[in-house]
Amino acid sequence: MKIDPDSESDLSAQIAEAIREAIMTGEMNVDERLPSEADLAEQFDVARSTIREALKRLAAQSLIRTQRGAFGGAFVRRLSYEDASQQLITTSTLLLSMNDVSFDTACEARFALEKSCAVLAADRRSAVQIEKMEAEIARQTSPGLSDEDFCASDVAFHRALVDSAGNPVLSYQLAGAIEAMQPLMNMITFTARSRAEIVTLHSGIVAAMERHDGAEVIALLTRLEDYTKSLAHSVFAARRKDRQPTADAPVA
Amino acid sequence: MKIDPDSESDLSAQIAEAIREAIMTGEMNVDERLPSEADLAEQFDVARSTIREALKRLAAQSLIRTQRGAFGGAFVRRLSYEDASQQLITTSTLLLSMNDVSFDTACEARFALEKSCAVLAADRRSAVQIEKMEAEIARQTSPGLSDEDFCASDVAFHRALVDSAGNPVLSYQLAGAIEAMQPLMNMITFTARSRAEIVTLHSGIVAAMERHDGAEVIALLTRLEDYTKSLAHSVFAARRKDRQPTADAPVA
DNA sequence: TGCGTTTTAATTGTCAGACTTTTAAATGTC
DNA sequence: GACATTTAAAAGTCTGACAATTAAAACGCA
Repeated sequence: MKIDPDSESDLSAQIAEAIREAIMTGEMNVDERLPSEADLAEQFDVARSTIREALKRLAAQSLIRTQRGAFGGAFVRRLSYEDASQQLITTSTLLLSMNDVSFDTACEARFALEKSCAVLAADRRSAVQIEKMEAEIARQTSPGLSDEDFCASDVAFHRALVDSAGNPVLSYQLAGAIEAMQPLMNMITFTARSRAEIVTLHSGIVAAMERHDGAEVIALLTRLEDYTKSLAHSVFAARRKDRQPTADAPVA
Repeated sequence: MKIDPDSESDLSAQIAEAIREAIMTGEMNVDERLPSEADLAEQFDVARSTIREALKRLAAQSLIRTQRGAFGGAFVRRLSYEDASQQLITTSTLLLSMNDVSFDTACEARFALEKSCAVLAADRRSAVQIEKMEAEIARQTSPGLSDEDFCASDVAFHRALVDSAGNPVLSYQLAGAIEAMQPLMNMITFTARSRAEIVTLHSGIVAAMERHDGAEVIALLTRLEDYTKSLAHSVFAARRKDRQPTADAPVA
C-alpha cells in the first residue's frame, strides 16, 4: 500500500484503488481505522486534498465511513445489505435507462430471476410474508390509486415474495432486478381491466404460496410475465402510432 | 439542482446527491457536459475543492467521466455492462466477506440464480459458448492446475453458461452472484477426486446444453450445488477439528 | 474519592489562491 | 491547403489556513 508512479490515471484514483485493494483482500478489517488524512498524505507523498478525493471515492462506494473530531478518522465500513441493495438498485436502474435495453429483455431477466426464488419461497414462506403480500393486493385494488402507486405496490408485493425464500443474499440480488424495472413499468398505463388481471394473478400466487406449491407459483409468474409483455407491447405500439414510427422495442 | 443548507451531511455529499438526482431522473443526458468546476463552485457557492470531492464521488460510481484540457470537463457517462458488472462484483464480494454469510446461504443463492438462466441458456446456446465451456473443461483437467486457477476456470465456465441465455441483463446480474462466490470457493481444497466429480458434472451440463435439454441442466446444477455444499462441509469440519471448535457454518 | 465542567489536541470539513498539465481550437506560416 | 505555433480553458495538484467537531485529559469542587 504505497506505490503510485506518475503515469496514466489520477493520483487520487490510484490511491483509492490501493486502499480498496487493501480492504477487498482483507488486509484491513471491518471497523479498522485508516491513518489520518495527514498521515496518508505523507505516506503517499501527495497533498492532503488528493488524499481527500481518494477517500471520497471510497466513501461513495460505502467502503469507508468518516468521523470527525479527535480519535475520528476514516474507518473500514461493514457493507450492510441495505447499502448493498441501494447501490445495486442505482446501478441497475441506470444500466437499463442508458443502454437501449428492450422492455422484453429486461422483463425476461427480471422474471427469470424471480422464478429462481419461487420454489424456495413457496417452501419457506411465513405467515408474515403472506400477510404482507395480501396487504399489497388490497392496496392494488383500492380505488383512486395512481399508476405510480400501483407500480410501487407491485414492487413491494414481489419483494415480499422474494423475501419469503429467507435467503438474504437472494433478496439483495433480486432487489436490483425488481426495482430497476419500476421506471419501465411506470411508463405503462394500467387500465381497470389490466389491474384486475394482475391482481387475479397476484392472488393466485399467494394462494399457491400458502399451499407451498412452488410449481404453480412459477406457472403464474410466467403468465404474469407474458401478460406484462403484452401490455407493454400494446402501449408502445399505440405510442408509436401516435408519434413517429421508430425502431422496434427500445424503451429508454 | 441548487439547494444545500448547512445541515447534517457534508456539502460535497449533498452536491453529489443533487447531481446524481439530476442524472438519475434523466434531467441530464448521456454525454452531456456538466458546468466546469469553477462554475459549479459559483453556482453552489462553495470552494472548488468541495465541488471536486463531489465529482470524485460521482466518478467512483461511474456516473461521470472527466476530461482534461480545453473543452474538457465532466460528462455524464453511459454506464456500460462492463462497468456495472464490475461494481456489482465488488459489492457482492464485500457483502459476503463482511457479513457472516454461511457458505450454504451464498451457495443456494448462487445456484438458484444460475438455474433461472438454465432453460433460456439451453434453448439459445450458440456453438461459440459451447466451445468456450468445453475449453474450460479441458483447462480444468489439465495437470498441475492450482486450486485458484481451477476456481477461476469454474467461474469462466459458469459465466459462459449464463451468457448462453443471450440476455445481457441476466449476464450482468449473474456476474455478481458467480464471481462473489469465488473467494469462498478458493478456501476449498480440490482433491483430484473432487475435481473429477465436478468435471463430470460440467461435461454433463455441456452435453445437455447441446441437446437443448434445460431440465437436465437444472438437474445437474442441483447435483453440483449439493456436491459443492458437501465438499465445503467436509473442508470446514476438518478445519474445525484441527483448530478450535467454532460456531456453525459462517465462513468469513 | 468521585463527579461534573473545562480545556486541549487530534482530526475532518471547508475555503482561498496558486501553479502544472493537458487539450482542442484558433491563429499563423509556408 | 497542410503543417506548426500560440492560446485559452479546464482538470489535476499543492500549500496553507481556519472552522467545526469530538473524545480524552485535566481540572475543580465537594
